[in-house]
Amino acid sequence: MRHGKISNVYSVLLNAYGPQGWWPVYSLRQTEGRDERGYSDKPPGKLSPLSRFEIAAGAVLTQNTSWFNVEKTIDTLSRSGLLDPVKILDVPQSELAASIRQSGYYNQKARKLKILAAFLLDGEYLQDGKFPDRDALLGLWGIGKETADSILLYAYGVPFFVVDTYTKRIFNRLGVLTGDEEYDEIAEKFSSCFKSDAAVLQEYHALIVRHAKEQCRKKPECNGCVLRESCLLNLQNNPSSKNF
DNA sequence: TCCCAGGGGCCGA
DNA sequence: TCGGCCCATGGG
Repeated sequence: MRHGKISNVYSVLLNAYGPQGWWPVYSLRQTEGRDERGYSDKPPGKLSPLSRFEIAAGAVLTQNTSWFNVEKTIDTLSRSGLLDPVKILDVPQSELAASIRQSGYYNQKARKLKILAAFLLDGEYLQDGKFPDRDALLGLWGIGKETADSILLYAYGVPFFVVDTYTKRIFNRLGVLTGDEEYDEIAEKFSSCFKSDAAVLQEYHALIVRHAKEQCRKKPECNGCVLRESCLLNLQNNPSSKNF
């Protein structure tokens, strides 16, 4: 049963790294008494509309881009007063593109941010107690499954598991996945394992990112890896495994 | 200089 | 359906 391994890996990673406290929210960094990294200690349902929008925007900005660069962009946006869906709709797209330049793909991402801002404002999805339908998010240009699930999970606390390259890489190497599974199939494996507990799904994805950055890189650093013993990489008998 | 980074859209076979 | 290409900056 794969569920056993999935929950076991969660325990191992949580024990090794501790709670990750995702998602860092810039606006909270400015608040007295808050962790200086801006990690939210509030459940997503209690986030302010602007914090919620910041998470959604961050999910777009980090597409195929390191969070380090995204943070600088969010900082730039905030300083110029653009970390606000109304302002994003007001400003010319070329100007928005220039201000998010550091996070790459700036022309595409400027268009995506405008589309997303309009959608969230029109549906009043930044207000408390209301969150967008997944299919509606997926219908937006520039929002794929990973981005939609990141927004739903971290901005709204809706229990969707976020499947990214890191997830595929780690669990292919562990032999839990083969590399042929569809996105939704992988997401279902994880979310059903934790009875769709949003807090755990948030934590697990964060731990996966941490582990992929520190150990399970594209070129793996197996020394000191807490999953080393259970990893198929050690057995060298997994020729069919796809490399992510 | 080269590789990599928390994807997604589009197009042709 | 699936592979290949495009988008693009910045750090190691």
